[in-house]
Parts: sequence; structure tokens; C-alpha cells
Amino acid sequence: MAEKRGVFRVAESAGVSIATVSRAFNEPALVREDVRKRILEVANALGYVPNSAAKALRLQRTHIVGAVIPTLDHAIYARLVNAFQAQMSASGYTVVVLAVGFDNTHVAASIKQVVERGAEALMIVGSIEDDELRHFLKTKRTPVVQTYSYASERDHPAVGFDNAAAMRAVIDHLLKLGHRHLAMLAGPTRGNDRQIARVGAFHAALAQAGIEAGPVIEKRYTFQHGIDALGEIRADHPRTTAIVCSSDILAFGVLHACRGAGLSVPDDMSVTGFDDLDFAALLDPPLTTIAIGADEMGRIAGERIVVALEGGPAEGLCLPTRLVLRASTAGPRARLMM
Amino acid sequence: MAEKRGVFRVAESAGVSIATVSRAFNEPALVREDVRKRILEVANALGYVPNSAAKALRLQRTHIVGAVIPTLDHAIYARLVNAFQAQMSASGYTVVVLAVGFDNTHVAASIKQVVERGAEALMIVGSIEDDELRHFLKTKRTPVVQTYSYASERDHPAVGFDNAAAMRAVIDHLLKLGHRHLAMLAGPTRGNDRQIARVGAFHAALAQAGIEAGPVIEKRYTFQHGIDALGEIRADHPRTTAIVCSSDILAFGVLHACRGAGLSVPDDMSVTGFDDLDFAALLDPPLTTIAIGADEMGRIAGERIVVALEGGPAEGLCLPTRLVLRASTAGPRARLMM
DNA sequence: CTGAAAGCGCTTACAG
DNA sequence: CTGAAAGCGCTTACAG
Repeated sequence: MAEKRGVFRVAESAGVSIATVSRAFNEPALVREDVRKRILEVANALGYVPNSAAKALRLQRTHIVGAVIPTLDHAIYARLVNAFQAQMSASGYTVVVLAVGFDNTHVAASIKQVVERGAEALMIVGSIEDDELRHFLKTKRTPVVQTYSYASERDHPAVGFDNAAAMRAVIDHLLKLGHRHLAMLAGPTRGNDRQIARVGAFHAALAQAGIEAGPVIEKRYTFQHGIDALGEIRADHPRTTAIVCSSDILAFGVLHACRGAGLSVPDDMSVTGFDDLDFAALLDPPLTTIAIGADEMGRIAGERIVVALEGGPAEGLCLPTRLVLRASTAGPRARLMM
Repeated sequence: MAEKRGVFRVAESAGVSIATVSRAFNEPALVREDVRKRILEVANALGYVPNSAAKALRLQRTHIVGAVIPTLDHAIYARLVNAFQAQMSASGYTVVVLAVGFDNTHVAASIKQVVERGAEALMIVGSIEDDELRHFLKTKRTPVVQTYSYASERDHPAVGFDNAAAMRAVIDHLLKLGHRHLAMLAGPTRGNDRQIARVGAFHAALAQAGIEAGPVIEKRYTFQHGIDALGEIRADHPRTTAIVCSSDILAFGVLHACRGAGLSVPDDMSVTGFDDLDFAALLDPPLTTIAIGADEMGRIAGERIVVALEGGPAEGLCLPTRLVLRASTAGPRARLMM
């Protein structure tokens, strides 16, 4: 005689049917007070935990959502996922995280895997640049909320911000200060709509100001690459007076390298970042950068996903960003002008 | 006539039984070449994805593991989860993350929830200080791997390091430099075995050196708390010449506050951290700290969990830590002695 | 090499 | 208020 399991075991011990056990947990009002109490006690004593797979199969709901991000090894994404996870937990969902790197062009295989593992919806950083995946998600009708970049997508809502406008604000600030020789230090643009938008804004702003195009260097997001970049810029574009970085991480490296090279920031070189990490305000000099609300973005993306999963109309949202002026920017040759 | 779903639909379209469809995916060698090919094509055209819940129910395996951490908002845990996730992904598992804060005494409810959601095993930061949870996991026979702290646990293996020894190395270094008035800036100790071990090491080292006990201040892990702490230490313990921080984050705040207060580091004050975040080397002065291998820890914890889940003997591992000497430490009043 | 059938642990109309 | 039964979509002995 096989050992009974799950509801069957509880039902046997409590002397009721499995239907009643199920109701005691899910529709307590339908079960007589004393019976319900007995069931709950027995279940507790037995260490009963409902089987999630059976439940999911029966209800056709897993309550699992996927968070697809480049990496957890960058504070901005970690914060995003942290807030997202908290929000989803509060709504009764479980978050599985999937780090796929910064290039969104070949992510179908890994994302399919999380859908196969039960993800009913996806929060994804940036736009999906993978046609196979687009098609897959469309036919599966998997709700998707895009974050970080905002676009009035027909396929799915986006809870992000206007990357071009944000970068534009930085450049305009530098132009207004009198800079005419700007360089941009961007992250890898391949399959990354945020970086592409920011680089585009750099070119557009300079063109509009009638200034010759400045160099754009692409580097992966590490301090060391920021350090290396300063060397390259000084060698190839010695007249540069301002370096616009597409990430605080890169800007930190540049700042560090400036110190090493005996360049004063902002007197000899203005430097800007993007993200407004906690460190930005703490550096010497504090970094002028763009503040994005990663926490809020994660929280709202979570809300929208819940709405989509309950069948409601999940609308996108374009969040504001803020240019945070700190001491790493000043007019060119500020020292001479004093 | 109801629309067929899942394997049933594929089977119908391919003109085979559902058993054969299942085999085509899971035991391809058992299916005739041309039949298998046809099934795979049909499945692909139909956008078939196996139902994870049904599979899990039938196989009694979810392939889901939980990562229980304080928060993703701290680089060390984010890195740990990042490495853990990569490792688990490679082994065919999915990671759900759960952030429970720094106090491990009342985490039963949320952790039970992830087990209910299907987690077959848990990676958890620190020891479990919640008796109810201990009991729950034991009766459910849920494999657990503890990280960050190492203890030869009877209940579950630990892939961590010796927090006391690591902190001890820092103190010994400072004592050797001649410091006699040390203060410690720790994280919240409640329900946190790592912090308790480190504070214990601080007291023990001073006692053993025959030095009067230095003050221990507990603060949450933010820059601002590090900044605040310097003020308190200078006010209450003005003779302090070295501040031992239990986290780089706190040390960064202290460093920043020292600059603001016109204190030279290390000449007027030595400061040490813990974690060796990327920033530690980049600061001015660079921070003396303890390097812990968060990536390696995550990866190995993943390996051990896989072993435990496959029924093997998952052994714990005590990883080495390394005292990284940088310019934020020197002998007391180094300036005067020059 | 393939198929019919059982069963994984739940929930929920349906009947009482 | 409670129970018997069906069925969610899989996999796998078993039989052929």
C-alpha cells in the first residue's frame, strides 16, 4: 500500500475528501469552521506544502515571470531587478532572472528556455532585436514589458525613458558651457537600442550646433575601459575638452585616469556620466550625470506586467530623467578664464 | 470539438501518438529518423513549447532553485547571484531570487513561499537563524547550500569563508602598524552570522593584544551611514586612529567624510573595508580591504546544489580571503613620524 | 520502433 | 457544507 501524498495524505489524516482539503486552503468560507481548523492543523503537522506543478497544471497559471537583463553585475540592473522582484512578490508572483548580456540580437534560445520553464510574462531590458524571439513571443501571446528604453511599441508596452533626450540634455549643457570639442564614450551599440539612441543624440546635437562630429568610442562597461579610453582620446583627439560617457562606470574610469594623467577635472577636462549611481555624488569631483529612476522603473514594470497577466490593458510609460549638475563639468579652460 | 493542445496537437498534426512526440524530444534515439524529423518540424511550426508544469508534475522535478539573499542592491550579492545563475543555467536549472533583507531570523514565510512555488533547493546567504525554517527545510528534505559564512554544518554544506579570520587579518595588520585606538564600523548584527563573527574577531584581537576594547558602531550599509559614523567616532572616541569597516560601502562613506573633515587618510586616520568592490582600488586613496571571491562562491555553490539535487554528497568548502593592502592604511600619526 | 493507458497532485463544476 | 469524478499535459512501463 503506497504512502499517500499531498492533499491525499492530509485528507486521509483529517478524515475528509481531497476536495474539502483543497477548499480549506483556497475557499475557506465554503468549509465548516471546525473541519477547516482540523484540516489546517493536520496539514501543518504533516508539513504539507501544495504541489506547485500540480496547481499550475490544473489552473493553467504558474505565477512565474522572467526578468531578462544584461547582467546583475551592474548596479542599475541589479536595482531594477530588486525593485521588480519586490513588487512581483507582493503581487504573488515569483521572479526568475536571466542574464543575457548587452546584445539583444541573439537571445531567443535562452529566453525560450525560461518560457519553457513556466514564465508567463517577461520584463526585458531594452527592445527585442531578435526576430525569431519576437515571433515566438507573439505566437505564444506572452506579455512583455520593455524597460530602460521607451518606444510606443505596437507589440508590448515599454516602461522606460527617452535615451536620446537624456543624452541630449547632457550635450546641450556642455555646449552651453562653451565646449566645441566633445568626445563620446559609449557602451557597445550592437543590439542595444539605448546606446544607439544616445550615440545618435550625440551626433545630432553636434550637427545641429554646427560643430564637427566628435569621436565616439565604444567600450565595455568597466573602469579599466574608461581609463583606457582617456588615453585614446588624448592621443587621437588632443583638443577634446569634454568627455560624455554613456555610463557612470566608464566616467569613473575616465575621472581616475584624469587624476593619473595630471588633468584637472573640470578645469582641463569636463566629464559626464549616465545613471547617477550612488558613487557619482561621492567622487572627487562629484560627477555630473543623468539620474534615471531604476527602482521606480522596476516597480512600475512589475505593476504593468501584473495588469497584463490579469488581462487588463497594460500601458507603457515614459519616465522622466534628470540632468544632475555636479562639479565634473565647467566651461573649457575654466582655469585660464579665472 | 475542443482544440487539442500541447503534445496532443503536435501528435495529431504529425499523425503519431503523444508517446512518440514525447520520445522525439526526450529520447530521440528511440524514434525513427524520418518520424522524429517530421515531429520536430510540426512542433516548430506550431510553436510548441512543452508545458513545464505538466512535466514537473510527472517527473517530480521542477528544476527550479531559489537564491535567498539580503538584497540585490549591494554589489556583492548581485555578483553572487549573477555567477550562481550562470552556473545553474548551464546545468539546466532556473533561478528564482528572493531578497529577504539582512536579518535571517524571520524569513520562514517568504522562503516557504518560494518552496511552494517549486524551488527544489536553496542557496542562502548566511546561516539560517530561524528555527521554524530550519525545521521546515529538514522535514521537506530541501537541499540547502549556505554561502558567505563557513561553518561545518551538520544540516547542510556551506560554501563560504571564515569571516572571523578575515577580519582578524585586518586588525592584525593595523596592530602591527602600531594602532592602539581602533574603532569598528559594522553592519547590523541581528540575525547576521557574518557580522557577528567579524565583531567577535575585533573584540578577540584587541583583547589578545591587551588593548582596551574599541567602540563598535552598527550601521546599515549606505554611504551616508559611513559618513555619519565618522562624526560619531570623532566625537565619542577622539583618540581613534583607525576605523575598521565591515563593508566597503561603509568605508567609502568614512573616506568621503574624512576628506570633508580635512582629515588625511591614512596620515590622520587609517580606514579599511571589506569586500574589495571594484571601486576600492579606484578611490583616492585606494582602500585597504578584504577580497572575497563572490563570483567563485556563486559558481561553486551552484555546483554543490546540483550535486545535492542529483543525490550526491555535496560537501562544503571554506574559500580563502585575501587582505589587499592599499594606501588607506599606515601607521598612526604617520605624518608626524616622517 | 510505436501506441494505449496509467498516474503525477491539484481544482472545480456537478450532484447531493 | 461535502464528496466523487474529470481533466490539466506530460512521461514511461508495458505490450505489441
